[in-house]
Amino acid sequence: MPATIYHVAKKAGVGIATVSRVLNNSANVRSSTRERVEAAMRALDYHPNPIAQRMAFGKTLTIGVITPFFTRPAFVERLRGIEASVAESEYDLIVYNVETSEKRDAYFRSVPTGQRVDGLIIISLPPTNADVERFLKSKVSTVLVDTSHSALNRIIIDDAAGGRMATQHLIQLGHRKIAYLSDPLNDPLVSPFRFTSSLYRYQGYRQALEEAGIPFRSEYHQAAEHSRYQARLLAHKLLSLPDPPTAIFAASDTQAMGALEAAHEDSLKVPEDISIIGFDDIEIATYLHLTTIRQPLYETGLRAVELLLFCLEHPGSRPQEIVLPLELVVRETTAPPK
Amino acid sequence: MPATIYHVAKKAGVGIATVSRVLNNSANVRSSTRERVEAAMRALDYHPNPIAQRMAFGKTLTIGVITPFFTRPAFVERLRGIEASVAESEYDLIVYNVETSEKRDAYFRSVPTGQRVDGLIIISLPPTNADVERFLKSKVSTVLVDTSHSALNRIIIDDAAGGRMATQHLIQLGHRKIAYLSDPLNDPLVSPFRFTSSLYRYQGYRQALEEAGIPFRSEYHQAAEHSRYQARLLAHKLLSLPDPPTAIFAASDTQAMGALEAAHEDSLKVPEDISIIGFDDIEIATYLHLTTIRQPLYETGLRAVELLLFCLEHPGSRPQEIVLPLELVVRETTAPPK
DNA sequence: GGTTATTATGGAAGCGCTTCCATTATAACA
DNA sequence: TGTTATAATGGAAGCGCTTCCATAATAACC
Repeated sequence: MPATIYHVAKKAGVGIATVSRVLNNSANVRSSTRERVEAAMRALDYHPNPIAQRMAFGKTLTIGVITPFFTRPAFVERLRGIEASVAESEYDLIVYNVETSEKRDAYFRSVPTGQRVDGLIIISLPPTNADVERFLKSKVSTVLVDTSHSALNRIIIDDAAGGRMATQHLIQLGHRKIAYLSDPLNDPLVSPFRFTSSLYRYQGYRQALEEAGIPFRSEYHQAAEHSRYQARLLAHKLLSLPDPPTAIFAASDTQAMGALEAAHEDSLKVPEDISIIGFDDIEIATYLHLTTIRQPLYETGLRAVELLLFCLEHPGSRPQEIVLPLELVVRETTAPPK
Repeated sequence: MPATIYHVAKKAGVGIATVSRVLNNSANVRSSTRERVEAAMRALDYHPNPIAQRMAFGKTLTIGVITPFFTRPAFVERLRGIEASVAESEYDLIVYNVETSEKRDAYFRSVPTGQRVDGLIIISLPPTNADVERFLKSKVSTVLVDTSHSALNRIIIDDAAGGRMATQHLIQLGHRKIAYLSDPLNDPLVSPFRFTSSLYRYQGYRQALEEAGIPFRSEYHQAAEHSRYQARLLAHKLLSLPDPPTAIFAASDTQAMGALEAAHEDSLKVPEDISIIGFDDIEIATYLHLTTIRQPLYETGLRAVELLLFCLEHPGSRPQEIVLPLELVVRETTAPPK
């Protein structure tokens, strides 16, 4: 049986209230008694029972994260940041992994009302208005990451600007035949998760083309389920077009990897024969010398926790939007067309 | 304010004990009153407070996982299995990510005594005897995954057998010049995490060579920090040996990927010029057509939770060892030597 | 040194549940 | 129908803490 506050109080010859005071180092404890209590704690190897503390505080001291596919590099990287930041705090972290939209809906319903978390971070999963209403009605603070809603806190990037940035880079290199390779653009049938980033990146792509006076060619936009394998197939399709593009903007580094492979298989040299740019700057991008748009994934996690902890301490504060910067990282997969 | 058991009791016109009975569906509740209580719960949108339940039960209803680098595919895949299995249960899951040996030691000390988990899963991090003693003294049940100690439950694979299996496959194809590419073999200075699998796989490799009467050549064993990049460098080194190997057994699929790249860079065809076999069968191995030794990573996670839940229900049961099967998966990166 | 302001301390209630124990309602039996 | 066995129910204690409130000890002041 672990020692309780009563054992400590008895050993130190004080009341339990005093022990509690040194635990929460509140004022008005004579330093001599504080030391006596601390000695007793050490002697008994006392650790306060977190459950009892939560019970008395009326808080769970726990933060939940709802994230899709924690196998994908970008999600895992954000999670790393979140975990690191939560570990520094007094909070525990519970991870809810979502692999189906049913699971998402179940968590969206049960987690806020379940009284098991004080705060919630949601990654990349846009809540509906009904969801948001429920979040607000429950007392849990919420921070969205990589998705947005005006009534909730959110850490985002400007995906449209990123798409524009990537496309402009290719245009500046002299490309005019630029393809966009992505996952399906927000078709709720094919994409039950309603991910939005590929759509906004697409809009940035379109905008950059328009600004440069380059007409959009629909055959240059190919989309399929998000995976390296599907991306490879799409890239093959693009490269075997009668008038193939000279550059491919992939909506994620994972998809850019598929494109790189397709190019190799078609005996095209990158970047001499075909330029390829990705998005995210996941770990492996450095290694592949992939030109990409860097978003600060790890830092996003840190910032999300920081904002959430702030909200926990200042309930009722207005929802904030934090937009993190993007950066073009030029490596070795983009060059002027021949 | 969320409704409490008192509100439900009052609304249903019963005592709180009765409400508690229907919550924990214990016997001896007349079905008519049960229905009345359930109706009241629904009307009040009542959800029992998990903290209070834990307090009363004297259990945390929480499982912890201590895992290194949850970015690496093999760890993430095991975690997925763990998360899926815990989500089915009444338990919450807390993830402790370890990126330094100090962090590991801190968690090994604090988690079992912190009264915040009932059970603990530890992935790939061998505890010292002192650690184990502390685990046993605390009341938390422990399950090791991918690491072993005779006093603790463990889900493992036979790494030596796996190493032998991989090497025998190459021998059977006719190879005699077989290299082993790994991370450092358990040198505590270079490898503060004391990972053991590469060492045992090495022993299996040595044994297979010996059984086939092939002398071991020390220049055929190259080791460096676990990464695709380092593995690529090591492979280059092997391939530029005066008498280079005709086959490389990489201690993990990640390292095998590095070897594949080195081969391509040296204009060697795989498997015609050089055979490469990996270990783990992570997701991407299928995609790369990599021959490998498959270990059931996801299932390992499921089994770990299953065993842990069993221990939680049967405290004092003797530590079990579960050895999961390995399987040679022949794809397209191994072939007879020229 | 006596009085009042201030600081230190202990007792007890309360957080929302489970469960033991005593009590009351129902069923079984003669 | 009267009696005992059994099922159903409510009250209250207790889980380990925090914190309010009252009291005791010390400091400050004239």
